[in-house]
Amino acid sequence: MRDSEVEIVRSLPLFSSMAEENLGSMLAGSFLQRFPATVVLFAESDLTDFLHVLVEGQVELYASVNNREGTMTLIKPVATFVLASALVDGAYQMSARTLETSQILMIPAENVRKAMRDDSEFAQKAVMELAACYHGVVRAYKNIKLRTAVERLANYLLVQHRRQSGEGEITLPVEKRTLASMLGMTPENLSRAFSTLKPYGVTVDGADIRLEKLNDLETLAKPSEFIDAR
Amino acid sequence: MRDSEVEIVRSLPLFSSMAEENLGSMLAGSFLQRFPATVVLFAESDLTDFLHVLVEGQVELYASVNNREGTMTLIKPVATFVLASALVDGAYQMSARTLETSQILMIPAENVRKAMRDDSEFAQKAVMELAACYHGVVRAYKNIKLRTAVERLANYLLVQHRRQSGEGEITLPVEKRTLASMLGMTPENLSRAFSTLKPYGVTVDGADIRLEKLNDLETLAKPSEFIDAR
DNA sequence: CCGATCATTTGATAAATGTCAAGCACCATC
DNA sequence: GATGGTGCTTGACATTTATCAAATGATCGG
Repeated sequence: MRDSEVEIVRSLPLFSSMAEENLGSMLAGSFLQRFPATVVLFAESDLTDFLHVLVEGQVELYASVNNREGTMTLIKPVATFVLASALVDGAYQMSARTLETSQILMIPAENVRKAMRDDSEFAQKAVMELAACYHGVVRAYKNIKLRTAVERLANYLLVQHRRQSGEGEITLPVEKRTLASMLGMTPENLSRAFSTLKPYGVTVDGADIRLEKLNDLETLAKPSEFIDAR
Repeated sequence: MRDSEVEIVRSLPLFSSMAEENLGSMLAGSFLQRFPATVVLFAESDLTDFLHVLVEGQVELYASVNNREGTMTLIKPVATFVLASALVDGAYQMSARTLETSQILMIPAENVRKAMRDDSEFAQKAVMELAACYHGVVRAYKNIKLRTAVERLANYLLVQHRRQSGEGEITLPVEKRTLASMLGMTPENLSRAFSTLKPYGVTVDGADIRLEKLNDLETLAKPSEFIDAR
């Protein structure tokens, strides 16, 4: 592993306060790998070999039951994923695939578990990271359980608007079918949800969305601090 | 706090390997409190004052949006709840209320965070517990996102059957309206879901359910190791 | 530029789920 | 045993969401 790669790892809160020597031994046996788009990285039933760090590209965590499939979450660089699975030494519980060409740093799960035992600073950070992940899924669970499809879309648009701060303009960061799956609906239904939002000032041009009546949209969406990400 | 109460705490995996002195100082300022049924313990927006240990009774964690309300999970003794919130020092993120008369041990969240810093054994256990909670919500999320109401009920019945091992007979551990909320549907819809399952050998007599065609029910339910609790 | 492929949209329809209202059953209390 | 409350069920209906099919639009390699 190159120094620049170690720097990337070090920049993540999870690893920031780890003792130099522990970081080094954890990264021994780690490697950076390049994947093309649409590649399945692992299935939910696979045993967790690696903690993953997405360095570049985009990854989708998803789950399947029968023939149905649903997006659990999308990972953007730079971020770790499947930390919980790596720590407990069991199955991944979710499947993963690349959405774009991606670079992923693979850290042997065994090393991560050893680091947790040896480095108490790291254990602390792991606790905080896991707690944040937990609340993240709780939010997603509330979202799908307590809101209609149109409300989920409206709130998604508002969150994106806040993040992109584009003054009434946002660009969807993923294909619409992926967005549909993330929001728990079919692509057809997403398309109709956009139509439903037209009276609330939402106009669609491909991946470019204009929000011209933010107040009206908020009235419909009724965003909640305890569901919608900051 | 009495010795018997300390014993209860000690019996939980989370606290089992904690140093005696750290356990003692964590429990300083803790107290056992008795609540009647239907009492709200905290709201999702409240700051997390306490890690809770349900010693007796039953507690519902729920969330509300607008006027809608949904059960997140049910807690049975002996178990801790809101560990993640206690560790991060923020809002509870979920509301809680007693379903029955309950005894709850309240441990100041500050003490828990201190214990995590001071006792590395405890930090390890907290990591494992949080990872388990995380996967628990992930399961719930998959369940609601990828299954229909009838499938969720069918799988719930099969899980209960496994747990109660009643040879084709189970007793619902909660009121049907609570079950409905937990399974993400209205009471009316739950009632109809039971009717739908009649051809699959499910007969209902109040809280007593008979499952007479387990194979047929499994064929419908298509249980999954990665959704349904053991 | 052409053709092929894929994503998206639209329409028609079906299935799933929620809402409202009424009735029933059970239980507690008087 | 009457009374009232509560939870559950059922029916009628509305809404939401999914499915299937087809049309449209975008993209990419040749």
